[in-house]
Amino acid sequence: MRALIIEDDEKIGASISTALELAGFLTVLEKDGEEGWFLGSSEPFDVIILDLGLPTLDGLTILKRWRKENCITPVLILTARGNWDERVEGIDSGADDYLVKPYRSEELVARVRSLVRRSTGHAAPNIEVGDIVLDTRQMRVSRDGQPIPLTPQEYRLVSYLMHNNNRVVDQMELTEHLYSQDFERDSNSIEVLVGRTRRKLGKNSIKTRRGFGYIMEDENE
Amino acid sequence: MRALIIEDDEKIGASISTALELAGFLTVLEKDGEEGWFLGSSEPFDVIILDLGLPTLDGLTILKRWRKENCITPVLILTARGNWDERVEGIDSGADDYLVKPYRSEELVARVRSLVRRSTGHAAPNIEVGDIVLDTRQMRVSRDGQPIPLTPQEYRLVSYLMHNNNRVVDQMELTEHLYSQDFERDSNSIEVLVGRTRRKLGKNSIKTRRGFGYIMEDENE
DNA sequence: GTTTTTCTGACAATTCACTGACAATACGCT
DNA sequence: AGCGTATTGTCAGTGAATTGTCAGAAAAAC
Repeated sequence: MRALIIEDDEKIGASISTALELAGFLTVLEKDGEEGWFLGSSEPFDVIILDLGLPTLDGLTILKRWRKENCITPVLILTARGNWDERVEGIDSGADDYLVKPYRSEELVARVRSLVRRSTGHAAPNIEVGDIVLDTRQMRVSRDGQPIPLTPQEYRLVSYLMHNNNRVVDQMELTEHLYSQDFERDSNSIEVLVGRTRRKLGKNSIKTRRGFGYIMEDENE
Repeated sequence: MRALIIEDDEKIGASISTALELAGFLTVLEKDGEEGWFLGSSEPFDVIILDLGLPTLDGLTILKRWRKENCITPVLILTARGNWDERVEGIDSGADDYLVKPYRSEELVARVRSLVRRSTGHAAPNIEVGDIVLDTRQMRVSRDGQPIPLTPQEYRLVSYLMHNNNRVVDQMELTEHLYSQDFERDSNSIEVLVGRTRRKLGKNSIKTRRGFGYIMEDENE
């Protein structure tokens, strides 16, 4: 999962970034509003953390622009304490959730996880596909109750596929959401990653739709 | 479905091309305006993506020429941000939709799909013919709710026939829209493809009009 | 019944995905 | 900081699914 963080305060930005990376996200941190808007408009993110009160371009303006462009990526806005107006206006402008500074970073991570889940149609923090369970809070994957140790990259793969369960995901999309910068196209790293993950989860966990992509789906399909 | 992309920027062009190919399109990428105009006039495309601001020949000029020639292929124009004039003029010149840079490639693909659907008279993203349903977003075909796995080429065939439902499509037309470069005429690959697809969809899904071509049609006709 | 058109099964070529071995890199530990 | 281990990317070779070709069979038209 890729998260875009737009925050001008150096320290706060870095702390959000590390907190989310520990939670398994890939992050892009941007201080400038204009540049941030551009990133959100041109690259696919799974969630965006947006500070209101940016220098060059105001957060609410960015948000409104995105929404006008049919961008439906979930957005969490950060507001200063007491600014009720901002908060209300943020929701009106299309924010999906808001968080008041100061906050504990666990709180932020929890909110972000929840946003990502809800945006992919999952209410509960545990996502089940077939006999595989993804525990988004503990970042663990288990099969029939047996925990399966995965490497960080493998976890990201499974997490992305399970959030988007019953949907074929092509290699391009996986590359975009599993690697920070865009990536040499001529390598087969995704195939290798899928192969390794499959060996741990079981042959039929991740299915190949030749010519289309990969899918994790419930049995009855 | 065949898409013509006229875009001088090497990288942008390539990214549009791969995005559309992953979405099941065959693409032709052309950097030169003059050459692009010629291609659009001489070969049958299902949709054209046209960048305004080309070096040799301006996009709007190309578009106007096509329309004067009674070419009705749907055209999506790409404009730089803020150029309202261009956009308005584009619509006036016969563009069917426009997209402002920067954009996410999912958005582009969605617009292109929508254009192709509308140009063949389909409002919804799911097209139903008889008991067969084509899900254009997920690129899946199902019958009575049961998904039917198809190979990429088979999918292209069904997609084309279902977009053009209740209309007889001859082999020449199918060849032109299902293969990138012009193809040896003496092979019977279309017949074989139809046969294989029929085996998966059911005997009566694709009907043969001997001497004319193939058709997928609703039962009551 | 003959001719034309389309269908079908078998084979071949190609493309695409998987695998195992190796190399590079990142990471944790003392 | 330096070493050892785990993780990840690369590459070449293997295997399998897809697609095209061809020849003969079936079906339709006359």
